[in-house]
Amino acid sequence: MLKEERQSFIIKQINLHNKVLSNELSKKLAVSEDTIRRDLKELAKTGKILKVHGGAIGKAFHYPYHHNSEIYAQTAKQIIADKAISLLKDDMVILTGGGTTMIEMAKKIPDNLKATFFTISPMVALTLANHDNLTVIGIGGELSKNSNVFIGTSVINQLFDLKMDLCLLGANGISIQEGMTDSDWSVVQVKRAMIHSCQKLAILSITEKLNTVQRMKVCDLNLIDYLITESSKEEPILSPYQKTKTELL
Amino acid sequence: MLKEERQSFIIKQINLHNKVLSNELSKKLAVSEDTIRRDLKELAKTGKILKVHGGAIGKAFHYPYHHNSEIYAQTAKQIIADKAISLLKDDMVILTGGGTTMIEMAKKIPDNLKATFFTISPMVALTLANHDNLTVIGIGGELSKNSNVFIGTSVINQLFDLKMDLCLLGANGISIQEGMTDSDWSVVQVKRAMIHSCQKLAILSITEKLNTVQRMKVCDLNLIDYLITESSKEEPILSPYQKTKTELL
DNA sequence: CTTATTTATGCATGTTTTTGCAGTTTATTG
DNA sequence: CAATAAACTGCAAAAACATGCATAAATAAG
Repeated sequence: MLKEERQSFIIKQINLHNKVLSNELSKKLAVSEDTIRRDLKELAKTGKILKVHGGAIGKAFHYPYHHNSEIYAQTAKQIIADKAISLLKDDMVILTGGGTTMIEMAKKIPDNLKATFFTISPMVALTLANHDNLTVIGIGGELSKNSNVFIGTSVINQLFDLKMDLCLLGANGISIQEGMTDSDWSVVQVKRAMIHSCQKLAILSITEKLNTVQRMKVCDLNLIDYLITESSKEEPILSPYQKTKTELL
Repeated sequence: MLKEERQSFIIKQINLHNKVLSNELSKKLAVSEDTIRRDLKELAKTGKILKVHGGAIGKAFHYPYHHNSEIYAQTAKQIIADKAISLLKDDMVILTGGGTTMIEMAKKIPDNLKATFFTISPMVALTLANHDNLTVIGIGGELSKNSNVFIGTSVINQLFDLKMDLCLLGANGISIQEGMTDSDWSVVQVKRAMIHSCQKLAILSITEKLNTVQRMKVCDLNLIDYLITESSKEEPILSPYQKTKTELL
């Protein structure tokens, strides 16, 4: 068996079960645990998986959401939220994904904005529901345990019939070369469908995630209309993006 | 079991019950209490939980507006939740509505139950997502601001294609004469569709709502297979219902 | 075709991590 | 304050890990 076969098998197992154990893989693939460990190390180095003691887990693994716990990079996400809100106008129809940044934005939406929000995130839906002037529509499907958003063909089919004004998405990886990338296959499928069903696309991402690449491609940079980070346009890290047609906020 | 899995389980338990006990976790996860203590210490160090003598609690516990404290008729709903859970078996496909009682039930579902839940409530969906062995599917639509469940033709259409084992619904009014009644027209439409798409129907209702009638009729009493209240079967208030074909729990 | 070089793998070795246990100290409760 | 439960400390065993090295296969060069 080729090394590449083995490693792609490992990735498949992680996609399927969200984890692998070194000793199990060793038996299943009939190689020594050392070899498995080397495989896992390689895959981890290229960011494909997350190595832990005893095996590995999917990169999409976060600790389950806990409401009042400190949100990572709080202030940055507040700034991003404010910038994103500046894109919202009355009577718009907006589609949003999930993530802590999106929830922060949902909280900060001004009370007088009258708009319609579609969302694949139950948490964002509930947050938006606190605003009297918003119409909130949840797009249902299987709930992803990793990212707490609705995924699957059901979601994609529903999106197919819609054409909205603006898509707000959080990103896991953004780079000039690879565009927007993500680590969870099923989430990528949904994000693609979301992008196709909207006129404009805005990406919300902390600067830290700029110039990082995840395993799966969501879309090219030129599909992104607005790139929203907590940094100001003039920051050197953003200068390569100045040259693209993507507008920086 | 990997350390990361164990810790993720702990967080999920805290999401559900706002606390964990070291000795309980030790039994559930089949590791020593020392190991649990070390886990709690680690999670506490990264600020995810708050370690206390005997276990840990969620960080939200200190805040004045704690969920559990503001639920009306808490203990009654706990009893109802337990009774409802006794109806659930492995491999069942269950459809649920929303409401605080349903969320309490979702929290108390045993960790080893393997089942599929459809729900029109984003909050119930998120709560169920903390159980590793459950598949959770949200049925999307417009989010009702009053009741925080998805409503509308979209929901009804999706339900039309499904045939599930058991429907769990909260009730606003129950009476011998009028059956189940409710006050919100759009919710009534959805409830009717939910009832039609399930083999069996269980109604969760605090005794207080028995013999009350709301403006709009959902269904007759004879459509209800199980009526779940916090009272025992022998209570006089339930005696009229003893004569019907509805089973009392 | 032969030789040299790289690559992949397994094994032996020593190190680190994880876990459970015994003994002691600290905290909680009535 | 006494009884009990939980927490901490140090230690030991097991498992996982890292490293260096030998072997074998694949590849490249002559």
